[in-house]
Amino acid sequence: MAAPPTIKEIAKRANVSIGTVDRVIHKRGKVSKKNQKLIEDIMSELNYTPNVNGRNLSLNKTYKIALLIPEEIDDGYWSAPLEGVKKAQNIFRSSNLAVHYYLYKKDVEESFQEKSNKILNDDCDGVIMAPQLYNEANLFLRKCAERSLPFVLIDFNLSDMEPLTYIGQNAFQSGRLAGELLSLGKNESSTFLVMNITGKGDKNVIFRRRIEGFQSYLNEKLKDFKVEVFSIFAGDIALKQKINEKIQKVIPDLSAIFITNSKSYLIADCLPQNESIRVLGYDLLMKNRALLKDGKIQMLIHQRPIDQGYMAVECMYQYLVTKQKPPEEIVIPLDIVTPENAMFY
Amino acid sequence: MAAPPTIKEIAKRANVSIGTVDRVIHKRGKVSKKNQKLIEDIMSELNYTPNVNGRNLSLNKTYKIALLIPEEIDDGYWSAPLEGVKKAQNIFRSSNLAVHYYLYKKDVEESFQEKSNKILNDDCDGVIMAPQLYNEANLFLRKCAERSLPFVLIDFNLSDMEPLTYIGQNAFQSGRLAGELLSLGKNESSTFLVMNITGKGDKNVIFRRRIEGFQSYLNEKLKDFKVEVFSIFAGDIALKQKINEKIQKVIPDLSAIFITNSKSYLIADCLPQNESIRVLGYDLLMKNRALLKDGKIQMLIHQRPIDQGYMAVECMYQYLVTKQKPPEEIVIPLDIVTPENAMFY
DNA sequence: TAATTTGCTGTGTACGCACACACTATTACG
DNA sequence: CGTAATAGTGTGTGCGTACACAGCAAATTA
Repeated sequence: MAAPPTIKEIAKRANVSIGTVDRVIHKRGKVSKKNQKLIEDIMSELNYTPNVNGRNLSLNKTYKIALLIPEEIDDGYWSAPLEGVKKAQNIFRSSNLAVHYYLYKKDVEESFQEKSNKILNDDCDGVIMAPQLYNEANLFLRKCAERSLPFVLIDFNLSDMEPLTYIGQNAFQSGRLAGELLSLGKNESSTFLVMNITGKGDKNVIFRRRIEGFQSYLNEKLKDFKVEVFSIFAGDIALKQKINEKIQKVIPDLSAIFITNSKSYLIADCLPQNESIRVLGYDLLMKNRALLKDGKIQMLIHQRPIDQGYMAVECMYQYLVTKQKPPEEIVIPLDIVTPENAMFY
Repeated sequence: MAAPPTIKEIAKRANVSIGTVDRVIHKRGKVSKKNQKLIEDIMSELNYTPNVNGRNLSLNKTYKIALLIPEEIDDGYWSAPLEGVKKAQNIFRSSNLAVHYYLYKKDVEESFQEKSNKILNDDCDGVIMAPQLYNEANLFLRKCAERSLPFVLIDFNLSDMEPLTYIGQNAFQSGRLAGELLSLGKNESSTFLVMNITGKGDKNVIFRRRIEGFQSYLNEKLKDFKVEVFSIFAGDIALKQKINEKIQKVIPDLSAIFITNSKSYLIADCLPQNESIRVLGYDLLMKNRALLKDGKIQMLIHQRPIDQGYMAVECMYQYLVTKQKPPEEIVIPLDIVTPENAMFY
């Protein structure tokens, strides 16, 4: 096990000083062509990689990473990536990484703008964000790109902004999975009810893709069935009433309910307590967990929000500290959660 | 954002030299009680953590981690943790971590002994292993404990050996989950067939626990059912024939088949092609993936072997490099894999 | 020709820590 | 009383890198 080559070693072989080698490594010029070439050759021959400890010690720089996500209010979704980030911080803390939180009020443009401006002023080295408010997010990311401030996106991708990495799921396939799980063991002709309860700042793109996937699966595998899509605004005053009406109307041959996002808990009371009607939703919020436990919902698709937060920091570490390029996209698996495996997620 | 406290800073506050502080940190004694206390107080007040870069630079030590698992031969299970280890290596490479592979011939005691002895001679700093050969593993781990060589166990726990960390699943709950998934949508009276195909070096303990969990779930939730457990040695010459006979015997009211380990692929040909008979097995080997795709199996429980490898290295990093204590146990979630989400695992 | 610029190179220091070593009091003992 | 052991303390060096700075010769300018 040969000791890894050092700057000193290279300098000795090239018969120059470490300063000259350093100039080559950092491409600061002011080196004669002859030496330039010589040193480069030796470096590639020895397969030189800078010692990270030495580098960081000498730079003595703590990279500042901004986390820009909605603040936790009622539903618990955004506390999960935060938890993952904290976990990662704990592991990478000793490695010159500091994460600063910029939590804005969900769906409030002004709050987003305020926090995102703060990031630009605070001279950060990287941004981790979930693009909730589409327009504002775009505007902000454009500014980041201008200053060549690297950013990692979680939850939803804006691929034309060319993020360092996107971490999230495949919405279409997630819908297909829902179709598979809800039709499992059901052969008789029946109706599938899709509940699309949308909040203000929600990215309907995702939900739409999920529904498309859902229908794609059923079309492919089932013969005699009906799909009814029911979209409604989460803030609707008569929410529960309208949903109840809808369910009553289709219940005679209702086979399963597909709730396209994490909002299952909003309609818990409306769900039929008929054993043969299967219900599937998204995300392991505390309230949704309770529904699983009570048997009101049979399955949830889990997006690993904690891991998303963790991996985002990991990517930043890779990029900033070890100077490696993280993968362009990390696809989160579609975890199926039932009462019997919920405790592990 | 105050700069993190350094040894120098502490020394200044305590009015001593950095040497004295150093002695306190490393508990090397030779410090007066008064100063000892004073320095400890200041350290906890400032919440001092040594700078990892400085430490490692000065130690200039590359930690050598031994990976002791079966070599990849026919089935692909053990290539997965290896892959995870490599992934982790890539990320932590720059951090004084080197993993050395000690791959032994599966189920061959002599090979295990040879490799494990090599580890002891090679002066490693940590061991990652999967305890396959029970007696040999015990013997080896005892020697590790003697030399206070830390080890992380994956896949199967020997908790009385007090590993640094155990990474794996809960076998009992995994059986319960199998019960839930196989009985989903089945109310009529029916028979559940449990296929327990054991290899030579296999740890039947795990399979037994899985079966117990399976039965526990059915007893709790179903009324009218029968469970038949069929155990057989994987090397049995008449394997397929015997299994075929068994299946034919129960097929009239056979509802589902539970294969207790990764060996589904061995009996692929025997599986009934009846849509209403659901089959569930373990582990995403290539061959099992094919069964999923062909519809011969509906579900697999995934043990995240890649992650197990990755996390094992991560634990070692935490323990050796950053000197933090990793969690005693990391419970791997019970992932449910179906044809529609298999591509993400 | 002297003065200045330019191109290239080497030196020195800092970063935070670990550890070997040297040093000073204090105490013990013959 | 002198020598030796001992407890407690400070100093110095090295780890590998980054970067400011100084130096020095050749080329250019005044």
